[in-house]
Amino acid sequence: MKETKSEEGLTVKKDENFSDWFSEVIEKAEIVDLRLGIKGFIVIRPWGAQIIENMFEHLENELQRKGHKPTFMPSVIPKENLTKESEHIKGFTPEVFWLKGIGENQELALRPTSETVYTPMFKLWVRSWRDLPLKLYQRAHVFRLDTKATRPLIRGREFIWIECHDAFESKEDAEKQVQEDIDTTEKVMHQIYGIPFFPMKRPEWDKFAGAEYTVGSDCFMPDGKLIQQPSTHLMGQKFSKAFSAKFKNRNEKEEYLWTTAYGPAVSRILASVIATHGDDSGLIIPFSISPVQTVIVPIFTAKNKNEILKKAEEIKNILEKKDIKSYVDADPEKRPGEKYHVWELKGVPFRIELGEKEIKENEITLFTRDTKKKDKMKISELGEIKKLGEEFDKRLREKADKFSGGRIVDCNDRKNIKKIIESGKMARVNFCSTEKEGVKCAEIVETEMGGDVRGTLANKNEIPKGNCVICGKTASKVVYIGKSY
RNA sequence: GGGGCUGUGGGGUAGCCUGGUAGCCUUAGAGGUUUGGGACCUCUCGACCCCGGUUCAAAUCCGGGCAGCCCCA
Repeated sequence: MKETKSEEGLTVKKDENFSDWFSEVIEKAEIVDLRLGIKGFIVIRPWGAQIIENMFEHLENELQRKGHKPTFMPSVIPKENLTKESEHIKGFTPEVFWLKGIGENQELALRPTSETVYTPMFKLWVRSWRDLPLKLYQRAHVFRLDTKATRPLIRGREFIWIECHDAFESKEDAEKQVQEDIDTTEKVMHQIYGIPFFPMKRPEWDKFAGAEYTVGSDCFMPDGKLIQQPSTHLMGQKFSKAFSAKFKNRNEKEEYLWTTAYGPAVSRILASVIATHGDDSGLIIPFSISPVQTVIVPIFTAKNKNEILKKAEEIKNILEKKDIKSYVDADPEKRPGEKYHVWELKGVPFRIELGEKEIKENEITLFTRDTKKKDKMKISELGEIKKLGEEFDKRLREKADKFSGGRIVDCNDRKNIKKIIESGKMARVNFCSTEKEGVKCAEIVETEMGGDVRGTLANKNEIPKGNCVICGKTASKVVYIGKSY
């Protein structure tokens, strides 16, 4: 066995140093390039971009199935729009990139989020309850001058997301939308990308600037820290009032629109996909979103080269007909072993090895990325790979579920909270309040224990039995405390 | 927000303390030989983060900037 050279393969084990592993794998697997050198901004390379494209496709299909229509809005927002809703601008002011010196009278901001352009359009597009619900979305790059340390894909000053902006005729309908958004996260992020999450109704002090309430999706990273994935917000009538976006309701009365917003940050979800599924050999990309689902590595000598490459192309055509994305790595300069390592690093779910032995038996050798097992398969059975792909994704999802599910610990004693969250788990505790009265206790959690009050479960009504774990007053909520990114 | 560390060819590094010739591994390019788990040989290209200061002389010392990483809040 030859020594692995430093620039080949990964030098860090995921369990030993997740942070370094992540930095190394995203560059070596050619997801991103970090060398351009603009703080908080990254270059996403083709392999990463293709995965993101596939993630978008699943997400947009689901959104469209649920009645959302695509739009594209300007990347800049006039100052007067952005400042219209007072809480909104108060929350976002420190994070706004202002464009200077453009020689116009209008002051413009790079959009941090687009409520303040959708709502004025709602005002124009919606006249009556018959125009509702109006469910729109866009793919967008958004910009936030984050004051915390930036991390590639995890926390950037620019990120790629979908933002849904929906308008309804009643609060009930809007609240149903919030639940539907949580369902979309479940159907796409969990079921398809394999990332489990906890839908957390955020405490009053941690909601989206301008929202009535916010539900964020908390996901565990391998180091036990939480990362917020899609969040959905009940805006209520706050934005519609700020922009005078009214409609005639069923009782022929003028009423302000009820709006919601949902924001899955696909570039950040990719960080979870990489972190959750990857191993010491590199990435493991779910079959459903991998740009190459099956890579074919032909093994040939000068003598049988043409015959084997021809067969490899045939197999590729069979797979394409079965709707399996495949690629023949016919590079004559590289030996098979090197190709194996590179495609494993990139996380391709299946590899077909095809040489003289296989052709003689009319079969292929199939390597499976997550189990690292090699099996023989008859060429006539290649269509099975589709089904094996579904099983592949199921295995990834179940492994992630197991990791995530076992990390909730009930805790009645404030002395134990720090220990729990430092071991990479979430503490479930009784808490006095998630309204203003709870701020003091939340600050204690932050300063003394280094944790965050993430909120209450949004899909389950948990009733506290006992007193607040911090102040000892009667508890009104069951909240979850963890460390976050 | 506070503190620490770091920046040398595409990647990884030596040299920095004690100022004076930029060394090594790898990749890349050309040619040859090879191809069942990161082959080998020959030749070639390629670098001191930026700005300023000290000095006869700066990768090295000093100041500032930019960027990256880590820890704490």
